[in-house]
Order: sequence, then C-alpha cells, then structure tokens
Amino acid sequence: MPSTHLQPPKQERSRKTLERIVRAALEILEDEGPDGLTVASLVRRADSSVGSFYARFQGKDDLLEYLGEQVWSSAAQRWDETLDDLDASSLPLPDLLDGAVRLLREAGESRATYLRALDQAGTSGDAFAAFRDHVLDGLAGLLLERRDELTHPDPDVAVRLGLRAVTATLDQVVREQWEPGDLDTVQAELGRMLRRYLTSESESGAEGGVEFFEVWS
Amino acid sequence: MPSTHLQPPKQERSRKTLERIVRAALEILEDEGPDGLTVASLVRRADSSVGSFYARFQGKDDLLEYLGEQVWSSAAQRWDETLDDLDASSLPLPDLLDGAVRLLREAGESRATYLRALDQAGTSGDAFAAFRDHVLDGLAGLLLERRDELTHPDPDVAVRLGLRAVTATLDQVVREQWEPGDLDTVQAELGRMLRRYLTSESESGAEGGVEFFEVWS
DNA sequence: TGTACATCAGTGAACGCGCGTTCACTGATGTAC
DNA sequence: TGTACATCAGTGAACGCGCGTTCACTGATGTAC
Repeated sequence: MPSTHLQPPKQERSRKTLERIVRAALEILEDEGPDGLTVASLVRRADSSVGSFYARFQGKDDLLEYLGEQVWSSAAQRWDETLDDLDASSLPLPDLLDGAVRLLREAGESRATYLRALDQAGTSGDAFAAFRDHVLDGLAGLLLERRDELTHPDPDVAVRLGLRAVTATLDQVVREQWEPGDLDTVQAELGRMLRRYLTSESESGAEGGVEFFEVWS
Repeated sequence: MPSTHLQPPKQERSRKTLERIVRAALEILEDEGPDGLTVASLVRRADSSVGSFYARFQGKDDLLEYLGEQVWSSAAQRWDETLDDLDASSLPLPDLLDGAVRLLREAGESRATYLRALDQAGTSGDAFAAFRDHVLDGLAGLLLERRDELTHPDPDVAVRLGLRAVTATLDQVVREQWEPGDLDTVQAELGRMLRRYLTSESESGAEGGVEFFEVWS
C-alpha cells in the first residue's frame, strides 16, 4: 500500500519515461539542490514534457514524496542487509562499538547528497526521521544483546543516547563537508567516546585494528 | 563596519518604522517560519508599506542578512557575559563539564526559534556557524585551562569533539521539540558522556548537585 | 514669527518574473471482429 | 491480414498565482532668510 498516488504506467514506453524522470530528479537534487528542481528543468533533463510528468504524478509534492519513499526504503533495505551479514556476537565489544560508528559514518556519507536536498525540501522530513530511527533501532538491538558487558547503569537509555550523539555529530560534519582525513579523526574519537561512555574501558584499551577490518569490510 | 547596506534613518519617525519592521520580521519567523516571511506580510504586520521597507533595505536578502547579524551578535555578546560571570577555576571538573552541557542546552533552546528559520533561509548560514564556533571556542578555552585534569591523550582534539557532539545532539533534539523532561535526561546523559570521555571518572562518581546549582544559576 | 524650499518619509498600484498546473491536440499502441 | 476503434502516451502553449521590486505621488520635517 504505497502512500503516493503515482499513476502506474500501462505501457513499456511510459515506464521508461517514468524512469528517466525519476533519475533526472535525483540528478538535479544532487547537482543543484532542491531549488534547482523545477518541473521545467526536470522534464528538460529527462527529455520529456510537462504533460508526461503530470500523467504520472499528481504534482511536484507528489514526486518529492515518492522520491523520499524510494530513497529511504532502499537505504533501509541495504542497512538491514548490512546488519544481517554481521556476526556481532563474535566481536569484542570495543570493536563492535567502533564498527557501529564506522557503519553510521558510511550511512551518513552515502545519504549526504539527499539528506540536505530532500530533507530541506520539507515534504519527506518524516521519512528521513523514520529512516534514522530505523538505523538506530537496528544498532541498538545489536548492542543491547551485550547488555551485561555495558557498565552504564541504564543500558537502554545509554545506548540510544550514545548512538544518537554519534549520528548527530556525523550528520553535522558530513553536512559541512569535512575532509576525509578529519572525518577519520572524528570517527576514531566518536568510537572512543562511545566505548568510554558505555563500558568501563580505560584510556589504554587495545586497538585491535587488524581483526576489525576483516570483520567489517 | 557593518556588512549590510542598511540605509540609516535620518529622522526619529523612520527609526521607529525600522524598529517595527525588524520586530515584525522576527515575530513572523517565530510564528510562521521562513516561508511566512514575505515583503507583503512583513509590512502588513509592521503597519508600514513596501516603499518604506525598500527605503531602508536593498531587498529581502538584505533584511535577512541584517537579522542574522543582529541576532547572532547579540547572542554572542550574552554568551560572553555568561562565561565572564563564571568562576570556572573554583569548580570541580565534573561539575564544570555538567555545567557546560547545561549552558549549551540553554543556548540551544533560546536560539531554537531562529535556528531553523534563519538557518533554513540560507542567507545567514555562515553567521550561524560562526556563532556556534564562537560558543565552542569559549567553552573549550575554559576546559583546556584544566588540561592536566583531562586524561584523554589529546585534550585539544577531545574537548572540541566532545563539545561538538554535545551541541550536535542538543540541536537535533531541540529541533525535534522534545519534552522538557526528556531533555533533562539528555542533558544529564550528555554530561555523563562528556565526563567519561574527557576524564578518568568512573561510573560511581559523586553527583554534587547542590553546589552545582548555586554556581551556575 | 512667517515663508519658501529641500530633503526625508510614507503610500500602494502596477510591473515582471518564475513557477506549478491545465488542457486541447497529435501520435502510438493495443484490441475486437 | 486488414480495418475500426479505444485507450495510452506525449507535447508545449497558455494560464493563474504569489512573489519581490519599482515608481510616481502625497505628506512631514528640517532649514535658510
């Protein structure tokens, strides 16, 4: 039950047109941001026409809603697959925490393009928040399976807040387009922060870099 | 040397008109957000006219730039006064860290109204980032005077990142309009996180709530 | 104090622009017999 | 296989709307003599 009112194509020809329109919309958002996305610029880029556009979508808002659903639902699916491929229980907790930060960084970077665009466009702000919650829930579940290793007095609260702080920080620095090198530092420090916050790990904790990359890549 | 091209009033009458226009603009941003701020709605609310508006400002962008400067510079001034009034060196470090979180929360809440509005309006995004950096620099300086009490191997990096994580998280939950009670929890946990990240404080650290409120209020 | 003049301030109808949307029309594809 | 018809798809000029901005005009305030 899709919440968009997309008029489904009934011939191959219009299916391809729809495809071109959707692709062009994403390209424009990427290249020029939401302000660059007008119906005129859209159909020009898609080699289509306004009439064809309105044969599929009820209007521009409808398109944005549709794009939001598409982008976030496919992102959520990829996220679930990533978590499923992961044998978390075999990892030392500190590595698991570092790995969580790394995944969140990658997720943040990959959606950075649409993050500003679609989010700022307003329409799909809810879908974005829903996706972020989905991501945090998945990771939180993983971490809470190791509840007995967490020294924080209230692991449920702490895991959610810690992950929240990590994503909030990453979102901010990704949005500001920091250099990859600086992002590496941020990633490393956020990992350290999470480890210190959730566990009793002291400052001289082991690094364990080798096994880390084998398991997480 | 103001970077705005405001045409200064030369009579009391127009000075008051300018005042009404500025106030009306802030009210509209607060009530309806940036989309509600049009030249027509502005001069209607200010009991003025389009011509009077254009006698002062070069255009709407000019107004937004001017508002950005006003809001952020006065916020920065209040911030500096708050820090000056503070005898940080007399405080135990854990209380100082908790207090820093508290100040950041208050600053975040007080500017929440314009945060979305002006920031989203685009024009003054730079002024906003400059203000946030100013705030962080001030607090970072305070914390780094206690450098020898910080157990993190690189206090300069850690203080900046820790504060950054705190503001990023607060900005996010403030923007999402969380309940005050939930914000209390977030504040408390962010304080704990900062203490654990920067210092060697263990989980069973003292609370010291009494002295806290005396010094910080 | 009064008068003439210049400058400042205020007004709102009118304009132009960009945008989303509509619609009358042409062409392509599928279907019934 | 051919023909008639219905439906689907595509086109772009035209429209209406909201917006920022301009401008000709009226009124208020200050200044010179």
